[in-house]
Amino acid sequence: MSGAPSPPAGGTVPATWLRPPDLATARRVQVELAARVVAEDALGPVRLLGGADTSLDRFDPEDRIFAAAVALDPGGLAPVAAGEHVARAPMPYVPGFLGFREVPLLVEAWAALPRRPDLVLVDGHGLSHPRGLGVACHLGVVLDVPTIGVAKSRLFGEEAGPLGPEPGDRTDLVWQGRVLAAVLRTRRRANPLYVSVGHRVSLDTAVEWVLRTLRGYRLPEPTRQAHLAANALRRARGMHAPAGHPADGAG
DNA sequence: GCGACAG
DNA sequence: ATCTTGTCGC
Repeated sequence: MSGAPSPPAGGTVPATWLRPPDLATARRVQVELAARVVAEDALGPVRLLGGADTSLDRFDPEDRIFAAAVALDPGGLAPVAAGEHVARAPMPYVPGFLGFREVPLLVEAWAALPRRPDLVLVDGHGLSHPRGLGVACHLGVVLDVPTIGVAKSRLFGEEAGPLGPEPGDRTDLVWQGRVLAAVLRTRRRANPLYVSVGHRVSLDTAVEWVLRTLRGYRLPEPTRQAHLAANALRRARGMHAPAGHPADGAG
């Protein structure tokens, strides 16, 4: 007998979830979507891993964002497919509202994948966000897919204690007694990563997957490959008009 | 008022 | 986010 809206049926979600008219509305949407985040393991066997990231040129007159969603084999971690999407930035970058800038494009890149990953590592925070809706949670709820937030710097909260130097060493990122994320060392002498719950994954499972997909670099393969794909896309479809000089003999 | 502030 | 080759260190 519940009149409450049921979870989105994989595809059509309210327009405001992706394109709110203003920041005040965006903030309300974040609080609303944060209530839909599932911070426990609610995922099946991971037969295909996913990675998501975007790239951009600060001086692009068209203000475009280049998004990439990659699929990797969970075993060898080799990329097996990629989905891409390019479009004008939905809104300017505002700390705390990254989801409204990247998720609309990531959804398109995701749709362009020939196969759908069972778990996605997203470049950016998940629950370690002032309203509990970092880009990883945002994408996870919109797609209703298990996601993990993998950020390279802090946005919200504070380290609970010192961090060891060995890969695998970790400390908690906390806020008012609550654990928001794991500050995880993934490589010696490299700044730590902030691993958090995105959607339908527990924090422990999130950390497990990040450690399990490390290959000697600071970033886990899913996120690293997505980053490379997004950059390649930008350099291919970005840098147009070489602005050659009239005196040049090249056509 | 001041500092902080994912990508 | 991105600009950028070589270079110093583990």
